[in-house]
Amino acid sequence: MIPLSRKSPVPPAQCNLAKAVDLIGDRWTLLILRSALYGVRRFDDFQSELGTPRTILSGRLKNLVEQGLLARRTYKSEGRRARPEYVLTDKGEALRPVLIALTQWGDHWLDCDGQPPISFTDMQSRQAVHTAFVTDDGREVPSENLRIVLRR
Amino acid sequence: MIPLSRKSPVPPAQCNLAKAVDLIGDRWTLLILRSALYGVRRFDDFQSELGTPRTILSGRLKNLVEQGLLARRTYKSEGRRARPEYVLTDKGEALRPVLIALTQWGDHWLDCDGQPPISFTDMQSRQAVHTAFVTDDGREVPSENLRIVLRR
DNA sequence: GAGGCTGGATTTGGAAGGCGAACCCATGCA
DNA sequence: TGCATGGGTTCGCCTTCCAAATCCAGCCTC
Repeated sequence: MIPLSRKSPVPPAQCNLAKAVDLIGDRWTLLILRSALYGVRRFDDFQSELGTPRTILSGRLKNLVEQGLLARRTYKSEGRRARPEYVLTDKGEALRPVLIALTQWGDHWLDCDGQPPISFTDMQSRQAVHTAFVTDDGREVPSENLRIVLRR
Repeated sequence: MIPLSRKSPVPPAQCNLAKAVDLIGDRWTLLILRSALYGVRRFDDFQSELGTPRTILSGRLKNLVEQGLLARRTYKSEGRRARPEYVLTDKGEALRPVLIALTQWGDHWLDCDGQPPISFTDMQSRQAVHTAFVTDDGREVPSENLRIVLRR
């Protein structure tokens, strides 16, 4: 149980979580990022997979490019016109832990079937992998043992 | 670089990330969960910290209660009326890794100041903590070594 | 060259939700 | 009784979402 506080240690306007939420905290953006994380790049592929209205998709892709999470590149297949594709940048790809953590939260709390539709393993050891808190020397820390530190 | 794919390995409708996004993937809900994570519980505290219009706040709190992420309880101070408070449930609190991962993403990519406003340490060793992928035997796995496994 | 297809982008009008202001009602105290 | 507090609701305006329609450019075929 989290102790009562009348307000957060840092006001939302100064919190990087709140800034991130302003950037990606809408449903379509999150779904687009998810598809991008699994390799989807083309406008019509995003569109057919997600069912996003085209105005929305166009606008969100544009915003994600402006904010540096996606890069817009042109590619061209033989005999076809040049088309854009949208590829995650390092900045965008760095959201992978967030999206996977959210996937695993959903696995646990939203879906009571035995095995989740998508899970993640270590490529080398084949062991299942979960998101966790880790110290710099590699030790896992339970969530309840976390302590908040404020900037001086 | 993520290899091109025309569609995700699992369609969004069957993906627990997409289900989670339907539940919490809006700006106000995420900000409310953030404040709740830091201990805010009362309607007027959420309201004054976040500046949420009261209709929105009331509706979102109600939805989060219905979905089991917050519990609505009544408390009463001496000489005051009974008031509701909204406390994270286990289900809600289990979103902590997601929100902290997003905070740390924001620290790195949205804020160029040296030290983030909020950081996290291990209560015992005082060491800084970050979100990571970990195998069941406790070894950290770099993001690039993750492999996707689909349900049979 | 014309026509058709593909594929991103834009326009349009209605629906839905956000938002600020006002209002409501219940509780407790002076 | 009147006032303050505090959660909730209503209302009208504004913004965004959404589906449908339209536009435009590149490429191929006839």
